Amino acid sequence: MSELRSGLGEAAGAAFAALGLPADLGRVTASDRPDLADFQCNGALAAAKSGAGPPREIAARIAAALAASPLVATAEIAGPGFVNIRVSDGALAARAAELAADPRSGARRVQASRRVIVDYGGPNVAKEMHVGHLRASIIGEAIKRLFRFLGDEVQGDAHFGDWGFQMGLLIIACGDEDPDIAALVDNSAPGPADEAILDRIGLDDLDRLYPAAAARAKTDPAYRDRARRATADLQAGKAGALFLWRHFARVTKVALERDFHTLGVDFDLWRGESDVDPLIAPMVADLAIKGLLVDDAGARIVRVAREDDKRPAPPLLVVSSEGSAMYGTTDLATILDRRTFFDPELCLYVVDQRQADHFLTVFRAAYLAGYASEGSLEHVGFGTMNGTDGKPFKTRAGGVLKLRDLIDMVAGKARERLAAADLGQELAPEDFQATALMVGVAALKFADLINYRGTSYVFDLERFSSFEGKTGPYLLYQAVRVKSLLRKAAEVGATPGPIAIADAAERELTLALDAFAGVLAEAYERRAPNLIAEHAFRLARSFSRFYGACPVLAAPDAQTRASRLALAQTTLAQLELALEVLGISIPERM
RNA sequence: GCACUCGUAGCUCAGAUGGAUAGAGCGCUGCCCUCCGAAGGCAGAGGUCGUGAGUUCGAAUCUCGCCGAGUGCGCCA
Repeated sequence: MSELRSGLGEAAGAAFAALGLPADLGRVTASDRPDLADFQCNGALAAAKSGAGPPREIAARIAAALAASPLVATAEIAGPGFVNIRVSDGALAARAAELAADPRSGARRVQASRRVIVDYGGPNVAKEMHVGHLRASIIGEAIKRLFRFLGDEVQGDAHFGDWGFQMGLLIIACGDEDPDIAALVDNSAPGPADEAILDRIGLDDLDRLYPAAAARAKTDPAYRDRARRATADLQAGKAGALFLWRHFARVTKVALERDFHTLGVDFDLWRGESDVDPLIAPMVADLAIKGLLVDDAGARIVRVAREDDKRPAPPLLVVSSEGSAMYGTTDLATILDRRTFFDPELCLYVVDQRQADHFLTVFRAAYLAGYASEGSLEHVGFGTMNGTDGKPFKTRAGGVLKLRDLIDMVAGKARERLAAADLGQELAPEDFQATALMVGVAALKFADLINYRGTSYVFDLERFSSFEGKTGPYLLYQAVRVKSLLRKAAEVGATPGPIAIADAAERELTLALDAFAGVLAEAYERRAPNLIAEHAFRLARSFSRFYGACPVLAAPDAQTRASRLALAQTTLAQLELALEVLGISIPERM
């Protein structure tokens, strides 16, 4: 037995096939009218459109065939030719029992596992994370977990931005501020004794120096040239520069990893742009041999426009007129790099939607050069996060809001809420802190994940730190409530037993549980974690209604109690799986 | 200028491949804790789905025009 929806769809499909019509007309969906039915099939209308006959007549044949299915209690025709299906309590009970026994709660696996890279997060050396990094890391993490859960072999790569012009800027900015560092850069053989000098530079220094240096480089050509030379020296392997650069990368990575980890985001790989640097020269030579490299206005480019482009795609700039590698160059080299150590069959770039053109050109160049098979590279774009004024989010002071500060703020609110609920004393101090953090992070992540990734949305601090309604804490609350219920049940020796479906709330809950597999499959196809977030909310709400309508421990009889206990346990298991995929952790109490 | 995205309740958002009475949360009104956790539940008000046409038995969804918002368009990443 599989999902009720697909089971019904197969039955309806067979009925269409028996009429000599395409089986895919039998697609069954959740009913738009829960007051009338659990599921519906609209295939008769589509069949009528292609000339198969009067829709109600076809619908009648389908309904008759469905009524014979053991899954179906009633199948009726309504309106112009809808088939309304109500599943039998027995079928629901059997499905619930199946889900209860399945550690994956009904989730299917992909038919053939693929090697997949998810490129997300986009951290850079010397830049602390701000709210703009929320989406990249949270959505990417959810997609990585989803693909892994459904059976692919997945590597999440932070794709560390550690090798560009900004490195040269930092080297000279640090040197200008501290003569010892300037000397260190020119030291041809720096050793352990010089480590102490490095310790003077922390992430806060880099975070402070970088924006100033970047701004100055725009207006001060001499400064810019020094930074360019420093960049070239670094990439040419100058010992002192490399020594300093490794320190930059190290301190940044430590801080970033800590912030990512707080958000439940952990990368398998921290491959950096620097790692692919050695691949660039041979790659450029290879592109030239393949005849793809063209000189244009002093630069060397690969033309990727196609005849059917509505607007001709811009070329990929491989070598600048100054001879340096560009953003697209390292991205192309990264594709080669990944092929050597992982040979991915699919690579998902979870990156801001605004870079769509960039990825289009890189992907086309990669296909032209034979570095990846057509269609194996995919940009999973997401919209920007705006302030309540519709412009990219800024704090009231006009600056960017650091992710760290946002997390602290939300965790602080959670602490207040926990204390107000008198959970302060019940929990040990470290558990109290950990729980507050979980609640706060759940609020943040869910508020982001519930939006479809492709559209921009408004970042409203109030909404992100709200704990009521359709929020992360609501989901945690329902899960914690079940846990509490199960603890109490264990205390009184109540055990789960065979599931029977009688109450409307039990039906609704079971139908929600049933939908999980289909939701995961669709979320996977569309790379859309919001569908899972939406499902988790629906499930939690169905449980909350069930909880209110159907006493468990005080059930009228032992069988009902055992059945409801089993339903509660199954709900918890699925909620845990769904939140696990979303990267949201659940506390024991809150 | 060209291309792409978007416009749905007072606010924030779901509604892909056309179907019945367009959903949810917040906010608002009114109920529900002597009963398993009220971060909860129930009920209600609130919408010409930007706008005008077209295709269709049927359009928030498809096509075109217009209005409005955003984004991108080789030597930053």
